[in-house]
Amino acid sequence: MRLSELNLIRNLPLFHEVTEPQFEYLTEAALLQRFPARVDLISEGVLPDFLHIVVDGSVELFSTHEGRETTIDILQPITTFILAAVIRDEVYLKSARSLTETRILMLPAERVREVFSRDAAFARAVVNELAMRYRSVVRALKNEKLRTSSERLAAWILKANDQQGGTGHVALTCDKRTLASQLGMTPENLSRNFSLLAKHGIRSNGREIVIENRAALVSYAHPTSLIDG
Amino acid sequence: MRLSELNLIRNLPLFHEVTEPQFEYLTEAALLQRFPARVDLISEGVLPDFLHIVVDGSVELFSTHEGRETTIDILQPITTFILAAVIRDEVYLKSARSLTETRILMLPAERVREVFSRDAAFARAVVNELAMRYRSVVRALKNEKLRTSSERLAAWILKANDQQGGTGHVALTCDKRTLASQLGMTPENLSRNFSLLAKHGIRSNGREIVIENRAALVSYAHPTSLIDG
DNA sequence: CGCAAAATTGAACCCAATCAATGTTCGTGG
DNA sequence: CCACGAACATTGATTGGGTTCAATTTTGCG
Repeated sequence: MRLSELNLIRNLPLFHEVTEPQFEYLTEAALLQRFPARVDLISEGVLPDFLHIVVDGSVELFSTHEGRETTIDILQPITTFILAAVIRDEVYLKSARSLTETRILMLPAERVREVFSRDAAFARAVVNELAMRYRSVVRALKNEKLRTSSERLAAWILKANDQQGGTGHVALTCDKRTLASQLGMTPENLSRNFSLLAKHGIRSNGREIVIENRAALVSYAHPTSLIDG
Repeated sequence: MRLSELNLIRNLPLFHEVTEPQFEYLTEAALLQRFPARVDLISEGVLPDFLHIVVDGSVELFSTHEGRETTIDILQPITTFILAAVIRDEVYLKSARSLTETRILMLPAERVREVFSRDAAFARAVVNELAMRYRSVVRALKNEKLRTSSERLAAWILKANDQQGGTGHVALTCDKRTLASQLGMTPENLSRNFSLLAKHGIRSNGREIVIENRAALVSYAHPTSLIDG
């Protein structure tokens, strides 16, 4: 691994307080791998070999059962995933795939558990990370269950607008079928929801979304920190 | 608090390895409170004052938004709840209410965070607890999103049967509206699902459920450790 | 320019919620 | 001990959000 990348990792909250020898022990056997979009990274039901960290790109956590599939969470850098399975040394409950091209840092699971037992600072950092991830899943769950699909889209537009500078012009960074999957609906439904939001302050054309009436959109989406973070 | 109760707490995985002085510091300001059924215990959006532990009875975690409500998880003893919010000192993302009469142990949040920083064994125990809770929510989410309501009922019957000794006779321990809420459906829908399961090996009458054809029920419910634990 | 993938639009269907009416339990007080 | 009322439970009819299937239309790209 390159030095610049090691420094990047070192500065993550998760590793920042770890003692130098423990950090070296963790990273000397680490892999930093690049994956194209739409590649399976892990599969539910398998015991974890590595702790994964999204360094670049975005990753979808999902589960399947009897031919059905559901998205659990979408991860943006820089986030760990399947930390809970690694710590408890139990099988993954979800699968993961890359949505875009990604770089994933992989730390051997066994070493993570060892350092976790030896280094109190690391243990505390793990708790914080885990607590954060926990809250993120709860938010995702609430978003799914307490909003209709069109409300999720409306809330997503508001959030994307904030992240892109709040100009009222939002550009899609992925294709619409991926967005539909992120928002927990079919592409057909996403299409219908875009036209529906015309009644609530949105004009959209291709991958350009314009917020023409922010107040109307807000009153339809009901954004809240208890869901949207 | 009674000595017997202190010992009970002491033997929880979460506290078992904590040093004696730290344990005393945690528990000397603790409250063990009894609540009747259907009482609000905490409300989302509020900063945590206490870490709560279900000692007795069962507790529902739920969220509301714009007049809607959804169940996130049902807790049985002995489990902590809102641990993530306490550790991060951030507002609750969910509310909690007692489903039955309950006893709740409440530890001052500030002291939990202090001991968490000072006592490595406690920090490690917290991680394990948190990881377990995380996995539990993921399972609940999968159960909701990957199964129809009648499949959830079928899977629940199989699990309840196992817990009650596997005799093929299951007795309801709560009223049906509570069961409906646990399974994420309306009481009307639960009623319909019970009659529907007649086609899949179930005969039920009042609060007596009989599994007449286990194979048929299994092939309908598709139980799996990746959801049912 | 032409083709394949993505996106849209329409129709039918499904699961589950809601509303409404009726039947059943169960605890309580006469 | 029985009668009664209130909560619980069942049943039917309707509605709604969303998916699926199918048919076009648009987009992007070689």
